[in-house]
Amino acid sequence: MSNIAYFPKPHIDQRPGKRERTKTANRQAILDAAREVFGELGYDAATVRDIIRRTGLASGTFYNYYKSKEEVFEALADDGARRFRPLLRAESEKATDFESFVRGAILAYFNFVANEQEAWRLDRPPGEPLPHARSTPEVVAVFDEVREAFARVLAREHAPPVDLDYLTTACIAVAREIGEKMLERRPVDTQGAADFAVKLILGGLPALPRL
Amino acid sequence: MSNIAYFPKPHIDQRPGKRERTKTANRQAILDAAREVFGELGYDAATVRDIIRRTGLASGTFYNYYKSKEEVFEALADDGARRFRPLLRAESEKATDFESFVRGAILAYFNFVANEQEAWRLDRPPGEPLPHARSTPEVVAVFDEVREAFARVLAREHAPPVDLDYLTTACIAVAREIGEKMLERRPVDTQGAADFAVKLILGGLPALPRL
DNA sequence: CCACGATCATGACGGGGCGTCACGATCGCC
DNA sequence: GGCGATCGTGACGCCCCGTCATGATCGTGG
Repeated sequence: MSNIAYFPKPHIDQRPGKRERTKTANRQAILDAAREVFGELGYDAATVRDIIRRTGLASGTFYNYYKSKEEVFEALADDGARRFRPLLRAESEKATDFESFVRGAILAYFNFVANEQEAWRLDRPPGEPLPHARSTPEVVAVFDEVREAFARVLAREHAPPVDLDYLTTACIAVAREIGEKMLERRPVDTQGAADFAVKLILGGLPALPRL
Repeated sequence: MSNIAYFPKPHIDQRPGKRERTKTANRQAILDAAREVFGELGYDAATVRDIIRRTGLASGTFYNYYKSKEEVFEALADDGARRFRPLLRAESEKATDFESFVRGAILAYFNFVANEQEAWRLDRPPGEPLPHARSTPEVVAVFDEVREAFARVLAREHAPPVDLDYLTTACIAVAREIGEKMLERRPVDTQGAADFAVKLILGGLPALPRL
């Protein structure tokens, strides 16, 4: 009755069938190709066929996975947000107060975008920046998670109630834009940028680091 | 020798020739049509021919004035920035200190965008937001003007030197994003939004208005 | 081991927007 | 009033888009 010595089926046992595997492989290949193409040509100049050509697949195949260039871009943004979310959650769990959460979250975000840039935006033409994705599901989820974390940590330290929506919006705006400016400076100083953003949020102009 | 009673030329004397007049009229007509079309169809769905059709001009005429849909959009953004700049300058001139300038400038900006929205975004589909223009000449000029004003007013009150580029970036980011969120609320409360943004910039979280 | 059905890659095709260009009308000017 | 320059015009070729009929491949039940 022992089945240790026997391989009942000649093929190695991989959970997903081949069908399913090539499916996810193709989806990922298209995503990777899109990253490259957007990076090299810029979003506007990029073409569905530029993307699919790089995968070796046929043009029609693209539409089996995504409806349009816009959708594949949103999938890309979703992917980034999905990978960042665990980092954000970790910060919100280890944070003891509002300050430590904001500092941890912003630093984590700055390191994240710096790594992303380094990882696949190596060769970027000076041209137009990629569009911002605000409404994609995962990005909205990040927004919500920040607001929830704010609510939790502010309640814990009995802070007076403020307009959470505005606060979240403002903090994300500051992080996003300072983060972008940070990437244009050499060397990229995530610590310094985070310090500036955190101090602005926590104490406004008087608290800002001096030069 | 008196030429009071005589009209030496039968046509009324207007400074620019007819050539020049239809030129600026066409340029303006295209701009107005683009505003409408972007508002109704959204930026992505809009077509050069959608825009030019609304003016009654021929398709080729569009390209005598703008190179592409992108360029006409940038001209639109430039137009907005150009009309806002005097308001900003007025605030920077009447401001006595950093606080009064920030408050005046942000309130002016919020009132400006609220009016713009009311003026020509009456019928907007729930769809995607218009893209943001960061690099158009006039928009850059606004950025520079804010930074200059910051530098002036901070020097006047002997404030310690800070990272002006980051500060300007952060303030504009806050104003832009809070402004956008403000427009989604009914009724649109420019005073409340400005109060929030100003207090965040001047004093951070502890200074925020309480609910 | 085999056939049948389902799934999916393929690339050719029609549709449509883009940008150009040669033509003609209009304007400024002498 | 005539000439040259300027600019409106719309047809044209080009390219990209999204679809679809076809065939290949995989899973499955006999």
